[in-house]
Amino acid sequence: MFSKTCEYAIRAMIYIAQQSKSGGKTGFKQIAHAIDAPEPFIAKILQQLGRENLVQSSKGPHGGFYINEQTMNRTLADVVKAIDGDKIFSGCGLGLTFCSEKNPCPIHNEFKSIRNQMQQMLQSATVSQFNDLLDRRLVHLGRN
Amino acid sequence: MFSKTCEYAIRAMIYIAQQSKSGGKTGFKQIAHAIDAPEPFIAKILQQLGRENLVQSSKGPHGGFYINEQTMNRTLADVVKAIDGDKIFSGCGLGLTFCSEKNPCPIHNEFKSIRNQMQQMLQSATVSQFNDLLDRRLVHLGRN
DNA sequence: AAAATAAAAGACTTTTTTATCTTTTATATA
DNA sequence: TATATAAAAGATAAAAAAGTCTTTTATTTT
Repeated sequence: MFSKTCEYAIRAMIYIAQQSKSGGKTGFKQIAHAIDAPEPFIAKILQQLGRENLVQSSKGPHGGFYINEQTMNRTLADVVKAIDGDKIFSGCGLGLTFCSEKNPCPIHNEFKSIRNQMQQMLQSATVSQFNDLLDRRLVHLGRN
Repeated sequence: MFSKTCEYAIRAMIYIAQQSKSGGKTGFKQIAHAIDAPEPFIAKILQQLGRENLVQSSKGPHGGFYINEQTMNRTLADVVKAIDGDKIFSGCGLGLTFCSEKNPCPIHNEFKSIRNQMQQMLQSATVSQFNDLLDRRLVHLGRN
């Protein structure tokens, strides 16, 4: 569905959001550990997310990654678009470049509603909406 | 969504089904051309599909690939399972191996209905149901 | 200002996926 | 039975994705 990179990115965003709620910052090692992902790979992904302004960061002692007020309201769709692009929202299920409303592939119509629902779901899910569930350990991001 | 291999496989199946309707057989070169895919790669994929009994084939002169009566009713879900496995139907959207009903990832519930719909869609689409639309050139598999 | 801390950037390696090429096996037909 | 045809199998190559390592830059604290 999503690339591995994108899966890590979503998990990292959700974790950072939770940690940032009360103004905290988190290092990439801690993030990697929390979501059970390879440290240097997460470091790279956080750089990408930073360039897209999906995470904030500060260098030096007591530095780290965090998510500010506005960014809390960014959606999973934003994260997916930043990492995997929008092919999952608009691309053809059979990988045909020409496929469109006017020149459809066989499964074009069958796929349309699923793609739309996926988009709606991702667009309505903010990165911070899981904070509570995480706090209460009702959902999980790592191995636990 | 699907691997490239799987996309080619679905397109190939749909094409072969149409060609087989009236008892015809098709060589892998013709198939590759029709669905606009690399010849030797399609040859490999057809071998896989053959092993899973999703296509029939005969060697020698006037040989080729075809799809028999029963196989006409096989679904796109069968093809996807044969090539990509069932992670798209049952896997976690965030790639978490532990994720389940009891130990859910944050987006577990959000994803469930989409996955189910995808499965239903693929399970109810037979490889032969597009024959007519293809004949009437209302849908397309290649560049056209 | 110096030392320590932490992210950013860039180069590099490994693994997986995608694609290709060559040889073998099976079948039909002349 | 010999020849031609076409798929099966196996080995190899190229490209993309995933993952790692090293150096640089920025910031804080002493």
